[in-house]
Amino acid sequence: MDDNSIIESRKLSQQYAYASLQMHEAIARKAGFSGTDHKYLGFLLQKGKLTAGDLAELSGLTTGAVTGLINRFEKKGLVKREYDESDRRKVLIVADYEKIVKILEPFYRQFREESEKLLATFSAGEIATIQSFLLKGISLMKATHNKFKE
Amino acid sequence: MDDNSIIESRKLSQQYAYASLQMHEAIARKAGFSGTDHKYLGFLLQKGKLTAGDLAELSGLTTGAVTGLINRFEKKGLVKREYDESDRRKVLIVADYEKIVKILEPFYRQFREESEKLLATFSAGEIATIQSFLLKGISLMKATHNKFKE
DNA sequence: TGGATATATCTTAGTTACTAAGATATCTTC
DNA sequence: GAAGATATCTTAGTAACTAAGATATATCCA
Repeated sequence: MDDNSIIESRKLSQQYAYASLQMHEAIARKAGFSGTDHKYLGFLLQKGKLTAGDLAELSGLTTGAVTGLINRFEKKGLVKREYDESDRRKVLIVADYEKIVKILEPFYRQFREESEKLLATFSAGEIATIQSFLLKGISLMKATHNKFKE
Repeated sequence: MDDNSIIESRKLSQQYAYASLQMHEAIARKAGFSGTDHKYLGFLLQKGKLTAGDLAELSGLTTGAVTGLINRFEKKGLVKREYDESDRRKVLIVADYEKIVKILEPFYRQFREESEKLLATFSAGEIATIQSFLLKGISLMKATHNKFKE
């Protein structure tokens, strides 16, 4: 294939990431999450359990900011603080999965359904291609992220 | 193809968007942009010229916040304010494309090159599939965004 | 025309969430 | 068990946001 279609694809993937960002932000606002909280709630859902320090590391926030973040989530009843048995300095942030999903689910349901409908229009082979593209892209972006963080 | 691979693909596309977000944030920090400015600089680069009101609309910020945003960019010499001839209430934000690219380019160069290398490993047909997937995804996310904004 | 209303941006006051630095509590090491 | 390391929290100060109102310009219509 020619260079143009490659460059165009790269730009498309940029637009894809961008559209996703915008959509998630709009949903966050609608769901009543101010600022960036929605983003970090994603970490918590993904990981389930996480120490405050890990969240600071993952998010790039200072530990002080993370304390505030946890306080806000705790006040809303979305997470609980638990203290690590084997190292009582550590604070485990435990996400209330059910509760968080219950809040976000209504906003994402239709999107998720239509995403799956969209994917179902592709053949098995095409799906494999798409998955391969996504996987390789993810690993490239993670590598770039690691290169620049800190 | 089976349902599982569809669901897995949807999750992958979620991770893809997420990895992109994280990478861009790390680069923004590295390039000296605090907070969310980098994100809005993207709008400006994409559009070239934009009124303050349009930027408020696009970003979801209040007009007051946009005034502050423009002031910060202007202070760094990244944009200029121009007043619309035909409607002198309007403030056109004109991006200094060269200057902005000069700041961001070094951070994105390698990523861009490797993205293109990655894409070049796919056949023309596969690229077409990927493009189709990205395009349809973008339009679905935009539709979802429009549904929820405001 | 000109007065009323609408629109685009800016300003002000108050709030929220951030950072940096230091305090506190706990763990590890020697 | 004292010294230092580590994990989180607290405090003080700052940056960037919102909401509401001010200002300047445009539009509409009697």
